[in-house]
Amino acid sequence: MRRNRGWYDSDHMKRSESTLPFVLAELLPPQLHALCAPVSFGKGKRLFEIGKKPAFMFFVDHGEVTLERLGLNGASVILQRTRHGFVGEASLHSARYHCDAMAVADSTLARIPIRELRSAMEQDSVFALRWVAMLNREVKRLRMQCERLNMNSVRHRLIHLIETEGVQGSYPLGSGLKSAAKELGVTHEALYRCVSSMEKNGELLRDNGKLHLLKNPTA
Amino acid sequence: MRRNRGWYDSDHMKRSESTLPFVLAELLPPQLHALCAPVSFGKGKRLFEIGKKPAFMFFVDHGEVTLERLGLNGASVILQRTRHGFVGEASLHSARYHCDAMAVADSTLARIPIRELRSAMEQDSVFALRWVAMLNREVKRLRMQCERLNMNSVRHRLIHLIETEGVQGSYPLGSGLKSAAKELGVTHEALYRCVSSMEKNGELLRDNGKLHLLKNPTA
DNA sequence: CGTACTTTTGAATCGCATCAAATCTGGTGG
DNA sequence: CCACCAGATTTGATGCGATTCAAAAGTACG
Repeated sequence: MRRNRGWYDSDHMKRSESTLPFVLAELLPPQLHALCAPVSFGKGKRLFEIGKKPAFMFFVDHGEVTLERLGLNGASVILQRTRHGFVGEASLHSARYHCDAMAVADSTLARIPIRELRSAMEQDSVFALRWVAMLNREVKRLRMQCERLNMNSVRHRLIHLIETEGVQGSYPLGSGLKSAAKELGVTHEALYRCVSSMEKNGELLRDNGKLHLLKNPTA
Repeated sequence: MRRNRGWYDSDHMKRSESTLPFVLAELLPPQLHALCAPVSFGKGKRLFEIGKKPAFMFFVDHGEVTLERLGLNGASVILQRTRHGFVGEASLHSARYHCDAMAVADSTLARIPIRELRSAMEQDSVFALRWVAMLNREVKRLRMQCERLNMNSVRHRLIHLIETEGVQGSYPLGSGLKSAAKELGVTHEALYRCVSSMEKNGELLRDNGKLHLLKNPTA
């Protein structure tokens, strides 16, 4: 089953040229769709370079991209790490890229032209508001993640994750506990142990790729 | 030289009525300034309530506000915690508040009417773009904070903080190390110990309320 | 001078990271 | 179909670093 291919797409319409990620197809006005090229970067390749004039921003579909900058003593400082979502949004408003973007795993992305995106936003206020809505969701998600990362036990982080990102106390594990561990900022070993101990306690149930948080009668 | 007071504001215009926080005055179009009331909430007071129709969003100037929601077993889940910045931005696009907002310390805020903000954004695309720019900065800042919170030693977090939020390796401590410890998500004891050990190592210098990261020749 | 708060140091404890290794899994090719 | 491999999963042992609790010293303010 191939999930949502976007508004303008459906099985009876062929769209040979580009397979825009769903979120993006839903967000961007149609005249921009054709201008967004699907691109791939091998591990270690650079998407853009600090100091250069911004021409594109990117949307990571699969893979992993980091934004980094050189620190004071030459070591690179990682500003962010994205496995799915926008990269280089800040370049929308600046004359230069302020950091390097690099694929740290083989990645497939959509490449979005900044100039056209910007002018679309200036002329189409409905689109601009939709963009603001998307940013608000992102901000909300990130704030919840910060709140979660401030917790200093795996158990509390996991519960918070399921409560906030899950639906009705049920959270789907994308590709195993290992990736969930990364999202929680803990080692996979710690997460395995935490899950199994919570299962023993009857707090949690693991069921075909989903984590179910059980109501605790002693709450 | 006091930098940009905002496009619509200048020294010859007096603004007796309200002292909008700088960021806000710079961001909002002038016709909205008068509509933003400065408000105070004592510790424990609610700014808004889940389920109600959104009328206002807020900008925290001083104090601390949390957004929370009831979890599955009745305990409240904290979604975010803001000591300075916007609260309830999400309500810009939703028919109901999705969480409760509460002042957890005596707080002073600006109260911004959502309807007027929204229509300003629809009609003034320059303002909308400025709002997008503000959100982009927020997203960037939050992503850096997540990156930082993923580090599992106080030392690395502190270095990252100074490198990313500081200027030229120098980071101003707002009100003591204690508040910095909160931002880093560690106890103040741990931060004190970390700072003093880094000072002994010659990595760090503490100077009238600022932390200076020293270039390490052995990098 | 006393009160409240921050800063600082100390000691004990606990949870997670780390390193290691065994088991299980799906997929590939002989 | 089976042998084999790469990756995910799971369990174990150890050590370190942060939390926690405690207390002393410094500092601002009325």
